[in-house]
Amino acid sequence: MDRREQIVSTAGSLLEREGPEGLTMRAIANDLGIRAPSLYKHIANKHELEVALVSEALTSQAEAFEKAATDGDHPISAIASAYRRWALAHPHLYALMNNQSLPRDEIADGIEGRSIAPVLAAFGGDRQRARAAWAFAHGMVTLELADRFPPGADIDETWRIGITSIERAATPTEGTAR
Amino acid sequence: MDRREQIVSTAGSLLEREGPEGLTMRAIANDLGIRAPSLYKHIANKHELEVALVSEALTSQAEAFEKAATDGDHPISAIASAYRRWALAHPHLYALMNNQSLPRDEIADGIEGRSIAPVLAAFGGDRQRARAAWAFAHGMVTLELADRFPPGADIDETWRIGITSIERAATPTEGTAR
DNA sequence: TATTGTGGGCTAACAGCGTTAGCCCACAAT
DNA sequence: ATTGTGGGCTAACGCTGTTAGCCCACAATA
Repeated sequence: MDRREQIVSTAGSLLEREGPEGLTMRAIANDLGIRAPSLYKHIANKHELEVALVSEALTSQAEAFEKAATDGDHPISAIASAYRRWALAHPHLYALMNNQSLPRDEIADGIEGRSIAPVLAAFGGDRQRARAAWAFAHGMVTLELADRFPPGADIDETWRIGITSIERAATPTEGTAR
Repeated sequence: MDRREQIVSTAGSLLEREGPEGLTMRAIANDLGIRAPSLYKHIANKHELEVALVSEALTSQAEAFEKAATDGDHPISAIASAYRRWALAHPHLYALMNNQSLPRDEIADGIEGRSIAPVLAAFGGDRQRARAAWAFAHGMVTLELADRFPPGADIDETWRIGITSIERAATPTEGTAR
């Protein structure tokens, strides 16, 4: 593991441990036993560091989805609960990768697609329903992380309702209007 | 309009005009023709200012939903499109109110409930489906604002699929299992 | 073996951030 | 006439990301 990887890894731990305000160049350097300016011998700036963290996160998410897609008899709900579990396990990383626009031209090709592929496959390639399910899952997770649901809300049940209804939705080509 | 209201209003304009990085105490003061420390004669700190902006935003959103709920023959889709329109019209304000946890004990009582009420009413008081629809809408909007959908994605169609399927979902008490 | 790169540390410093301390002036009330 | 106070001001603090410039250890080359 070269110095750059060490920096990204330290930054990741720091982010999850202290939250976004704790992720400062001086804190990262301190955890590595060096001074902040030395970091710039290995990375261009903080933005590049965040992009690296987002790339790692997307890959980790993709791996979780791929595993979930194969290990159950109901891939859609398995992926949905993997989505929720991943986000709750890495809340600050989740926020970092979703609260601002994805820097597509700065992350490696294929990373974004890989994280989406299992969802798309679970919906039999139906992009529209896959996207709707993705939006629902993303909304559920951010509302839960932001503590926007009232105390006592049955979040599991809301997940079930949302996912099953999108799963059963008519696809454009075989609509009820036919 | 007293000075405090002027400050909040100036901050709101500045946020929408320049984005979150542009919302600095010095910039707000500058727009008002005074110096940053003078702001503290009227507000305690920046956090309080952000809370005031979030309160205003929730109220404005509630008004938009209330209007939408009454003016169409299909309240659910009317509210859904009002939700999307509001968010796209105030993207930075939308992020400010949703990207971190809502400071419930700092905003006036009833504000949060008012913004939720029209959605709940449109679903006939079914909290679970209302919540699922809310999560879907929130997810759709944040993904759109964060530019996470691939270019050319038919976002209107995804909205239609998501909203109609949640609308038609079985409620727990009248489920298909009966 | 002597020299020269160079990778990777360091300190000092800058501009911008939110915020505090302390001063001062205009104006209203006693 | 005096006193309080609302609402400005400057100076400054500690924090942030970042740059400039220095220096040392070590590898490669003449």
